[in-house]
Amino acid sequence: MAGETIITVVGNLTADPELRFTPSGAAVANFTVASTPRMFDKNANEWKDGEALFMRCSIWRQAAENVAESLQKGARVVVTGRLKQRSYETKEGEKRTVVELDAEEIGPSLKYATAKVTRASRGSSGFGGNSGGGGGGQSEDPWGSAPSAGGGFSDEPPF
Amino acid sequence: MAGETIITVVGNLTADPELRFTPSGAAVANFTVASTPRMFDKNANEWKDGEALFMRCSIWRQAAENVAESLQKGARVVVTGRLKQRSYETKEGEKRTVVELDAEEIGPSLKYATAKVTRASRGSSGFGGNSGGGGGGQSEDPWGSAPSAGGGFSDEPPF
Amino acid sequence: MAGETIITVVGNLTADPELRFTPSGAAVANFTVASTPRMFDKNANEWKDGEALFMRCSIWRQAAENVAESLQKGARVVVTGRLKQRSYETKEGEKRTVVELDAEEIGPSLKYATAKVTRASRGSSGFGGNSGGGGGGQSEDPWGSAPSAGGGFSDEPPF
Amino acid sequence: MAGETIITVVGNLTADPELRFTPSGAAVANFTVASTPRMFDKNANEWKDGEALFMRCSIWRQAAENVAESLQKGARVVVTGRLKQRSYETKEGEKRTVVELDAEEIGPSLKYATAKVTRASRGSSGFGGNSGGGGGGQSEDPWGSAPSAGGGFSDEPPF
DNA sequence: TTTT
DNA sequence: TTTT
Repeated sequence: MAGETIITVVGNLTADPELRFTPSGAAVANFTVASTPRMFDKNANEWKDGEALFMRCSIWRQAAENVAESLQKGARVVVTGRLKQRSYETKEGEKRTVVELDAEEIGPSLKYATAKVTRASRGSSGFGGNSGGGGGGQSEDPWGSAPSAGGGFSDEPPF
Repeated sequence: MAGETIITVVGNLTADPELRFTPSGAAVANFTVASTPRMFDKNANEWKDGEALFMRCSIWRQAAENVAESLQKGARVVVTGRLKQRSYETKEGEKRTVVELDAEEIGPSLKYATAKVTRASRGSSGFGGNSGGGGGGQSEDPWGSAPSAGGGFSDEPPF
Repeated sequence: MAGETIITVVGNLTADPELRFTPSGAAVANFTVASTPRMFDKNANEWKDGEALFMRCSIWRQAAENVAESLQKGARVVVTGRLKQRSYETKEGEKRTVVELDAEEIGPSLKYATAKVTRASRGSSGFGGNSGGGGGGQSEDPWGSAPSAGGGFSDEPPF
Repeated sequence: MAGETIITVVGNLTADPELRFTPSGAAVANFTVASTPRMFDKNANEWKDGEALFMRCSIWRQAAENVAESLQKGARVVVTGRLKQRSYETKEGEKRTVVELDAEEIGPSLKYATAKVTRASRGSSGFGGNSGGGGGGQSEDPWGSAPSAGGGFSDEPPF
């Protein structure tokens, strides 16, 4: 393919994803991402929310199943794929058109997630969720899950 | 800001992220994403890997800590942010320039993740890792983690 | 602003741009870009058109005037800006929502333009149109407008 | 192809494009785009230039010839294509790597161009150039080239 | 190394 | 119709 309109949307799920299957058994998940831009209000001297973009998305196969399993209403995600237009007819026989994102890849955003993962859980249960609403108590980390970091920051070359 | 060059990269971490702190205590994580395009070879009639793009990335604050905690070498990610150029001098005094992605958001890709999440773990331990290479044994799901799906697929309007 | 959904669309104008002015005198041009992806049909062993995306666009100020002056139905363009959603009510009182591209920059594509520019015209009349369908007779170039090129191609470093 | 890193850069040519030909006769144009972000300085309460990104670009075939013909140093452009990395060896035998934009489409930006096009020139000489520095006197427009606009602005539905 |  |  060439010449598609590629787009990346960052935002929160407006509801739990819906998982369906085609007659031939292929999984497809549908969900809507609310993307809210922030703008700096010079007068109020503060950040304010702009108007949200609600982008309907669909994703296929294994990714669809993973999305349905691991994402819930409120989850913040990064989604990328092709912008498409779909035509359909209303019950009244009117023709309508919707813009959708045919997602190629999606991931739960790590921007605000605060879940601390214990060293013990690393490699077994993995990253502790990203549900915007929920959260969910993480167990204590007896070894201290602080980043191993080490050393001060310096502005040295990157490789 | 306006007029930045926004970019989204999808690929796998070439190594574990490195977490550092600025003198003032702000966290920054650095990592490289290898993005390998696939192209259809008409002659061989099969998909082949193109040449990988290795994109150096940095991410700040809470996201940096989350990245360091939850992503490892091999993890497939979706990263979006601003493309930047950074100048530095080699030890020999030569001036060089590197292109980097100043990441705004990142998420572990759900495309190939096969980790099944038990119903029990939903809401507590969350999504079970995404390390491209690794994996890591997931616990059995006694209730069957099959998508609740239900209903046949149809091509109906999206809302 | 931060967190907007940035998008680039490449395609052809479905009609001449419409230029309007706000009460305060600001110019705004509206137009629709038809973006047609191409996909390789493995069976037919040839490229075929995919389904077009029709993206409604608006652009402001000087750019709006330039667009109205220099672009016509059929012109191929590269447009980039923010994806937005706009709500409105139909005459029947129904609420509808449309996705639009609030364009920041636009340029007539140089991909297929065949207009030859005479050396004489360089710097005065400039580039000779870009109407996808039309074309339009260009004047002869008495000196030969062939690229000065020179030298064979080599794969040397880029700077 | 799938999984490429698509990117759009907006900025000004740092020099005239260089046109070359492969041994087999294919045209390729090389040029660098300087993309300068603008950021609002809250303290100074004014817009300031950020640090420029200098993106090396190449474009092929007809587009290459058109670029060489119609764009000059300083021209503002919108370029979109695939981000690539190219390896080469310095004369000293060192291996280096550069990031480049393999451009698919490019157009001279209509954002700031002020050239007025007479009705007479429409369809013959076309749009009056976009050379950042130049400008170039346009002839008078005897019929008045004012946008036909008409009617006040209203916020009505887009189709 | 460019531009408003 | 979501989130910090």
